[in-house]
This record gives sequence, C-alpha cells and structure tokens, in this order.
Amino acid sequence: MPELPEVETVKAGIAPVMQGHVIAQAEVNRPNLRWPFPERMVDRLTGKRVLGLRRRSKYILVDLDSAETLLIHLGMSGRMLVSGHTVGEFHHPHPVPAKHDHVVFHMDDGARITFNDARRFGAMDLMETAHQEDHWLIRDLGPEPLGNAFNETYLIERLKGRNTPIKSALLDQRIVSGLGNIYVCEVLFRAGIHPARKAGRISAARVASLVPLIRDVLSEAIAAGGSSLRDYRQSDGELGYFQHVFQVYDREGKPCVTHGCNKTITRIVQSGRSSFFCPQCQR
DNA sequence: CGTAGGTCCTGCGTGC
DNA sequence: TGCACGCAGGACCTAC
Repeated sequence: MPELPEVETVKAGIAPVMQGHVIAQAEVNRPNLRWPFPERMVDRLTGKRVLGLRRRSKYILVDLDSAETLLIHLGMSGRMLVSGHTVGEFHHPHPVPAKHDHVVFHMDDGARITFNDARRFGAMDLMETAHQEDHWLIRDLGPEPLGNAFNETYLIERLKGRNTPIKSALLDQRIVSGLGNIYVCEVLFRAGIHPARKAGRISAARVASLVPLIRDVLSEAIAAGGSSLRDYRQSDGELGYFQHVFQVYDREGKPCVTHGCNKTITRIVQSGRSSFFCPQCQR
C-alpha cells in the first residue's frame, strides 16, 4: 500500500493526535518487525512529548523532546489506526484489538495510534535527531521527488549510461526516493515510455519529461488522499487508503484509456514485480 | 562496479 | 468447503 503519497497521507492523519502530545504509554507487542526493535524502545518512547512529524521518502519521522527521533516504515501492509479522538461531531471509539496490532501509542489525552502490519515488512527504529541523516536507512536515499534537488538535469545525469530498465531505475530509492510500483507504472504510461526500455537509452528530452510527470502523479495522489482523509463519517479511523483511479496499474486485459487506442493493458514481470503498460502507447 | 533474483511474512482471490 | 497456488503497494542481501 504505502508509496510516498500514502505515507504523506498517513503522516497527515496521525500528526494532529501526536504533535504536542505526550506518549503516555508505548505498547510494544513483539520484539521486532522486519528488524529487531531498538534497545529499550518502550522506555525511550513512554513519557516523551512529540515535537513534530516529518516525512522523508517513505519514512515517517517523529521528533521527540528527548532529542531522539522515531523512524517508522510501513512496509507493504503497515497501517495506522487512529482512535479515541474527536473530529467535528464524530468521536472515534477504540477498536477491538486485532491480530497484528504490533505497536500502540497511547497518548496522554486518550487518543491511540495503532500500528498494524500483517506481513511485518515494516520497521521502527530510534535515533538521535541530530544524526538522523546518518541513519543507515536514510543515508543513501536519493532526492525527494517533490523537492528542488530532483530536476531534469539531475535525472538525466543519474540515468546516463544505465543499462537497467527504466522501471527498475525509478524504483531505485537511491535515484529518486518515494516512488513505488504503482506510481512508476502510472508515470511511465503518462510519459509513453515502455517499462523495459533501458534507462540509458532514453533521449534526454524524454527523461526530462518524466520529472514533471512524477511530480504530477504524486501530487494528485496526495490530493486524493487528503480529500478522503477529510471525510471521517464512514471511516473507522484507518488512514492511508483512498480510491485512486489508475490508468494502467492492476488493469491487465482492460482497455487502454487513451482516446483512439484499442489495445489492452499488458502485464510483464520485471525483477519479480508486475509492470502494467499499454504496448501501443508506450515505446 | 551494476544488475538480477531470492528472501523475509501473512492474507486474499482464483481455480480445481 | 478445502486446498494449492499465485500474487500483493518494499527493499535488503547475495551471487554473478
């Protein structure tokens, strides 16, 4: 589920109930997710005030008044359930504890943030806020796709001479950080580039065209997430899911949306992951 | 060095 | 209804 827009949406959803509040109790129900939790995690979280939340790539960073920062990665199936707070007229009751509720933050005002992750590809770690850039999971990340450091010149330079398929290159978080399988498929469709095309053999002009398209796709997805987030009436508090209309992702065998194109969307597997594309529109 | 493939986990949909 | 299989939005690690 979580690529950059979903992580941004989750961050925006949990920020109001965390920021400025004290974690009255950190409940940690297992010793690890993808990796072991940090030493004394419960003690290092309990009683700490949350100064603010940030996002770097697909990581949520929670700054604490202990000069430490909590790093959260949602993996494939990680989700955050917010409860015990009131939005407008609606009060979210606490849910029945569920399978895979691995970590629960009990806030000082009664709100809860429950981290549920069936597949446990997610992660949490604690680090000194001052040295966050040196953290091994953050260190080698490429620029934020919505930031100024990610631009046409940069991308052309980074893809120059690369023999890897453009699909794989855009999934490489060291080149640009935050894209995942869905949005790479969508971006390549908009750009009219075949996912198997070698990154280094795409003209500079076409590579340059990817930059604004990446920004567009991510911005639209964030906007869609934000709008669904505002509507809590039918929500049980679960954040990060929103219905987004995909043009190619998960549309194998369905008609291409391009006007006048009568081809159907094809699925291929590239380094173990599905790529969806239109064989007519993407070359 | 760059690149492809295996791997960690659980759950769900599909076909028999 | 049960069961086997393929697949899932991530990304590290190893082998070539």
